Amino acid sequence: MSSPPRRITQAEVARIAGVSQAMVSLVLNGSDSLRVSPKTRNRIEEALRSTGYTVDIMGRRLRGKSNRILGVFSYESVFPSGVADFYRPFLLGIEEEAEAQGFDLMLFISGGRVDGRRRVYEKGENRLGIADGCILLGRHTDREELARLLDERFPFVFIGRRESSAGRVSYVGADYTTATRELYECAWAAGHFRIGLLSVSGENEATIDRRAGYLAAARVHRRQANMITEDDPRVVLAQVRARRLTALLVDSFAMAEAVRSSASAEGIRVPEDLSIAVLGDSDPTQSNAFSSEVPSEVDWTMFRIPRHEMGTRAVRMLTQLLGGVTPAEGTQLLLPCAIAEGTTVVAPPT
Amino acid sequence: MSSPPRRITQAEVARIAGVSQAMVSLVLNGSDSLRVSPKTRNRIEEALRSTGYTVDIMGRRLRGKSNRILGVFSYESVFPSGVADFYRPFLLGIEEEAEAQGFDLMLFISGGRVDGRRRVYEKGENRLGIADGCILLGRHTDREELARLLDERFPFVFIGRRESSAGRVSYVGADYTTATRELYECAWAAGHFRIGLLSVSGENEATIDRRAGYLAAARVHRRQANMITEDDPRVVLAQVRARRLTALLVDSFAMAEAVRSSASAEGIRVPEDLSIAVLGDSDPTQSNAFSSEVPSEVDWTMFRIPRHEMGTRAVRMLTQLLGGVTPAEGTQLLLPCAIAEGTTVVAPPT
DNA sequence: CTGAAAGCGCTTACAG
DNA sequence: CTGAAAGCGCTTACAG
Repeated sequence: MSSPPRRITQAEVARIAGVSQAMVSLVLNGSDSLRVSPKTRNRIEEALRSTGYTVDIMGRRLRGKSNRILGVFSYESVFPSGVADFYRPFLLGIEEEAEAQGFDLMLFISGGRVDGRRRVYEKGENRLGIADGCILLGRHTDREELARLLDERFPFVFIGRRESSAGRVSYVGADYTTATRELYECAWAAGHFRIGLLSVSGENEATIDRRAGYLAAARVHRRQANMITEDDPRVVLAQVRARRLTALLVDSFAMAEAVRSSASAEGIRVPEDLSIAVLGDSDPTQSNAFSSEVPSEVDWTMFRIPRHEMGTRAVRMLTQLLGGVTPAEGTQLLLPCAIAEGTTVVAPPT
Repeated sequence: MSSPPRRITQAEVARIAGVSQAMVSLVLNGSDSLRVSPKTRNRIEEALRSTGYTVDIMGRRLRGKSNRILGVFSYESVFPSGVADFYRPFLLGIEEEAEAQGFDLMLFISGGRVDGRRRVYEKGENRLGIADGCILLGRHTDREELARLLDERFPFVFIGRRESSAGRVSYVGADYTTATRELYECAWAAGHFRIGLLSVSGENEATIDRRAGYLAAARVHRRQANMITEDDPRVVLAQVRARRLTALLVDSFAMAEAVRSSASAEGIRVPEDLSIAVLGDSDPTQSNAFSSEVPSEVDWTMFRIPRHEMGTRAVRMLTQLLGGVTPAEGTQLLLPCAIAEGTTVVAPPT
């Protein structure tokens, strides 16, 4: 069994050409091309050709310190097989911008899982450091890990707003607060006075922001807040009836579908009897993510999360951080969500 | 303007712990753990923790050690936005198996593009070496790059059969030849005697294999070969009429749709007047890739490419290669494609 | 114009 | 048990 033939190095090329290794490097990185005599240059180039030399990027990058690698860490699978394919638009944007900026992408998936979720720190070690910096995403966040990451001053940018008591988190999020307020206004303009908010996700930033938007809008119109946190659509409908709500803002696409189908089973028509607006979904014009999500015959009134742009902006923020530049727009960015005027918010029943 | 965050080196950790840099390395790669005194080890581990040190893979790799990183290189975008989303099932399989084996994934996307395609070698430089080995995929392959890759003896596995004059390529492909033969038999069993093959892709291995399967089946039944290579569906139909074909094997889903709609425009019904079988598509039971591809009302008779499994098997092959193990099943693997008996192949018109 | 040398961060024999 | 040193392949000042 023969040992694998070694890779050609500059030193070997130099030996063949009868020059020093440094001269080979000079010819390869010929910015100061003037300084190599044509004769020597020819000899070296001939040796380069005959050996089929290719630069070993390891040596080059070690010398230059930056690996030009961006990490991507998500608490769930990166290439999801689920119907909702939540991540794809983000990843699309990340890939696009990383490619444009000449970075490779490192997907951290090796860590093993605890409770089905990945972890940054595996037996006390942060694997992310392999990359120059890292984009983090995932609906589930580990507060402790986040704090530790900040402590270590490892450069990272979160996709989605994140707060930590340990310091200032860099993020690119979507402005749920404003968008929720706008949907409230939308319902209000249609004539609704009793507008409820249905939250299904937990106590995370996304839920908090939507709630804040809802409360702000209710305050403006001097209306009482009607917030429901309930998983069972039939119970939701009972609450809707009990509170005599005519419009509902729902923070999940799937829940909106569930409420609608439960309602229809109970003879409540959407939107004639109950208007519903969905608090967020992907922009189908920016990617095909929408088409791969739960197919719906309903043209929902909702706002769109600019996932693709969030990906590109996060990469741009990170590379600026890596370059020692403080981004002009700051390191906490909330992108606006466009309102999609669907058909599920109409005038309330008289 | 803040300076770019410096990365911690072993030397700095050593300084803090008051030991030599080599001791830090020893603690990190603690195989011979016996040789470091508990006291020193503790001091070093404390310094490691407080600095948040992580190894620089370039240094490690330059020194010749593995990083447990698998590269993924594709000639097109990894996270595609196109409707067909061809890659996702592969990537799903790759991610799944890499995670199971404790490897991270390095996506090589930084190279810049020539004619819209990525390149392994960018001005003579091979970036893949950062990874321990690499999975290559992409419908477009560069013959020269493939040869060069073989020359360098860099460990890689192709997804899809690839041949090179420069040596033996490791691959995990789909057995198009057998599957095409089976679809021919399918049409034959339905009563067809004049079965044509419509190829739209170029002169690549996938096309060659399908053609081989078709020719083999025709030979068995002593029928003449009727091969069409044509992009315009109307011209295809003219040929079908001219050759009096009653069944068509089509190597592209999109082309099958196009022929069918052209046919319907000309009053030719599929399958009553013309049976059509599609040579290959994803298995929807293994991923949701199918749902995000061209939506079709037709339940095509076709075979399914086991993309997900191709991904997992490719990773397994590669890690075995990296471990110095010759895979029992060899390094050139063709996976069987399941036939999906749809509704587009029926008895020919009498 | 060219060579010798330093050093990027790391691992691994080799001495003490 | 620990430190000093060599060397992986490369780029870049620095001397000649």
